[in-house]
Amino acid sequence: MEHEQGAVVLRSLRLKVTPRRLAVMNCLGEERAYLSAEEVWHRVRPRLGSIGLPTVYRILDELAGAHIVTRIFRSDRKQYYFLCPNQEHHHHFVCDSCRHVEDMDLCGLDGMTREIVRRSGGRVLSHILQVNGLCAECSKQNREMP
Amino acid sequence: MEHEQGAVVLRSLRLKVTPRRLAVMNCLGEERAYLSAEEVWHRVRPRLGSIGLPTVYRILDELAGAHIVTRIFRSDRKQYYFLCPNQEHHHHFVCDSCRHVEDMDLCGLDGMTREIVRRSGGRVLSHILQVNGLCAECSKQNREMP
DNA sequence: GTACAAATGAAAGTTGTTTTTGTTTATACG
DNA sequence: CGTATAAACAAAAACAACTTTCATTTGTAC
Ligand SMILES: [Zn+2]
Ligand SMILES: [Zn+2]
Ligand SMILES: [Zn+2]
Ligand SMILES: [Zn+2]
Repeated sequence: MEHEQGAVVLRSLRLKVTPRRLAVMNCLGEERAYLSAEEVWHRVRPRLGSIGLPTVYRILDELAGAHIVTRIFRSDRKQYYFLCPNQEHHHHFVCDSCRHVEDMDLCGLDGMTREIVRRSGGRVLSHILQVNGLCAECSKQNREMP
Repeated sequence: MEHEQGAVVLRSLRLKVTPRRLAVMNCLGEERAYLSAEEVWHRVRPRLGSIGLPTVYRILDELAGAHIVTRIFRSDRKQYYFLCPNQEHHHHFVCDSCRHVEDMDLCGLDGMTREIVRRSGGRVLSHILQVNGLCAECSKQNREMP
């Protein structure tokens, strides 16, 4: 994610264009894998001179709330973040070993949503869908979970 | 979940049949909604005289690991648990307002899994799927999130 | 440039969960 | 039944991932 591109995104969210926000977006944008807040912190610190960890948490939260970054679920109940260039509604295939994230273009839940509404009469507001496994490379190397 | 039924489940998991494990299973089995560890703790305490919160966590973890209880995802980073009598592979429709959980009989991810494997060459090991919204009753009452 | 709301850092606080350690209890076996 | 043994448990403290607070700095609109 380029500087000007990040600035456009931030302005569209009515957020001020600050060096920290741009740095966090660039950091995630350079990765094809997910990162924790602390990992983002370590990576952006050198570029900025200094940045507080609470600021990183705040920025990631803003970006996740605006669906610019996606939260990745893991069993260690830490929060992980992934910036996906694809802005269409879709979900992710996540490698348990190397953290690589791939898009699954299909959502496939519209049918299920309709079925729920038809059968139970409730209202569907959101859904969580994430597929876990080993990416092609890790699968070959038969690596185990980190 | 009856006492003997719980005992059978525990024995099949090679776990000792203890009053605390039975109480936790009964507690969740009586609910059609999800509970937090602390909520389970409050509910089983009177029946047992006393039980430590770490014990509740340990038992819930054992049961979740054995797929006897399901973890429910929420945006507060607390863990919630639901004991589902349905032992087939399936997923849940969860009410954001009253915590009611309903089964969705279809998984519908086999096709997507095959597509991932075909396109990326990786290996799929698990998936997370949860639909959130308002159940029929809460939808009528137009309740908001708790 | 100036005003002002928004953003940030540093430190302290919160809280859900886990670890540790010593004691109790379920279960198998004689 | 009694006993041995490993598993389960309580209590307390520890842990770690976040969050809050509040004083200071910095974008942004005019
Ligand atoms: Zn991988
Ligand atoms: Zn979807
Ligand atoms: Zn409901
Ligand atoms: Zn499934």
